[in-house]
Amino acid sequence: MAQKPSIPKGMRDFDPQTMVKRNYIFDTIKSVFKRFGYLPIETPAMENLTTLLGKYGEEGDKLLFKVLNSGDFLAGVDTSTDNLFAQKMATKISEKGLRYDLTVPFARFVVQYRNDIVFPFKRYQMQPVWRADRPQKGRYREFYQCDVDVVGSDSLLNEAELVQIVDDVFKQLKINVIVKINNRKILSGIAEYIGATERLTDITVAIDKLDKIGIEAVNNELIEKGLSVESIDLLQPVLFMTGNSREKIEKLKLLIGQTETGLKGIDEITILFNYLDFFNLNLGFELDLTLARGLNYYTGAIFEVKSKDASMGSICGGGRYDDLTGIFGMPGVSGVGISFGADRIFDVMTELSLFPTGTSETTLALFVNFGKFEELYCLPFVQQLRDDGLNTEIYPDHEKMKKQIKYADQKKIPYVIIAGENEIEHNQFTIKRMSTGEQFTVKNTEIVHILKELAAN
RNA sequence: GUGGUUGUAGCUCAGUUGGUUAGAGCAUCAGAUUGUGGUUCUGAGGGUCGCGGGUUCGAAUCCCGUCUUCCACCCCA
Repeated sequence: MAQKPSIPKGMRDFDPQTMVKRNYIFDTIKSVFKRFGYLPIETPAMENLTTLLGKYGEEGDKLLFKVLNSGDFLAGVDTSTDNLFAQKMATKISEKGLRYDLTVPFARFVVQYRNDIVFPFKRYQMQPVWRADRPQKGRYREFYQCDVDVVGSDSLLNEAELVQIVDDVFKQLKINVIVKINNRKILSGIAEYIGATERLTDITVAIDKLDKIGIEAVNNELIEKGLSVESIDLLQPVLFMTGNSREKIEKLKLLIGQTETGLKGIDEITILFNYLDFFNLNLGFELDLTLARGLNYYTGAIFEVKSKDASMGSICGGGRYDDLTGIFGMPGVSGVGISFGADRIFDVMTELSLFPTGTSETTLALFVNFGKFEELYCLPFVQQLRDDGLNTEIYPDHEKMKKQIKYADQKKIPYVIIAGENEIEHNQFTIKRMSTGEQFTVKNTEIVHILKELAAN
């Protein structure tokens, strides 16, 4: 057991059965992305640490996987004791890191290839990301994000389109979801209204917990953070706000309508809701003022998608970022995007048993191998079937038929093709239907045609 | 990063107050059946009890450390 191989904490292997299901999710998401006119890109697993650091807040920096420099990573580094602080050392012995999400690498990509890109640029990207978080339910250290983003367009139609994409994807995957929508400008407006503009982060983080810890605890936390009693008093009507999304928007207008950013946020969200009401959507959507999202770079709309039926955090999230490319020296380009968490979607679908049973990824027919001579008789037909798009295999070894049929059974291959002395003599094949056990003999020239018909049913 | 939890065969788990050679079911492989699977019967292989150290005449069992698992916090997909 000591020598038993293993993989790093929080990372996983996937067996074929799991991969078939995972691919079902990826294929579904990808097909929707394509249908809305998005194009694929990929970026490397590693980015320069300078690209990554400082983009996800203090917490994010801690969760970055840093990669040790190649060769003698201590060469030329001052290792005297007063320099031996992890943070100080990190940037000296490591200049690369595994990507933490797909949005920041994408922003880097846009800046780097700005002259080759046609704006508005609509791209999708489905790749793994890595976070050095403690693993727990729905949280892995390596997981796939499926991102769609539009950069170079301020239009709120983009936000609306992202919700349509979410609707489309989860309609196909048969997951009942609700989209929670908020706007960073509204949150800013609230902060300004209560006279604590510069405390926006503290306020949003505290508000975010409202559902979880209750209003009293939120207020206590705000006091601890040093917010004045007057500010907290002013905040109460916001926290206690009731009614549907439209009613909340009206109430908000009275409270924060005087602040410039607040009003802008209200306008934006009103326009977005107008679009969404106009669409014929399956999913539910609502204004959720407690939705803050930790990522530092969001400036406008914020989205979060949750399954209505599963006990899982958000399975999808995103928002509008006005200046992400500015960090890389290309100001004035606004982007908006959303990210599907494939692994969490997988967990939700597993919990709710939503995976379809029949998949087209298995083999349709297996040729039994009776030996070298019989093999040669079969091989041309194996190739013909494959040329005609039918998933076909021939058992590679001359084993007992029992074993070969058992192989087909376990792999859930529906048809087994048998050709021994008798069949070969008469230019025939015996087809065995595994589900019923029945067998019938056909002319070898008809095997492709017949299997095609069987496959269609 | 903080707190808790878990680890015995490929999988799911037994294993008495520390006491000989650590068990079961399922799975695997072989045979019953040298051209027929999912049922049955027979047999076989498979474990330094996560790893390292300690206590003890003796440790899967007790203690410490470490890794891993799962959970909560933090944060998030």
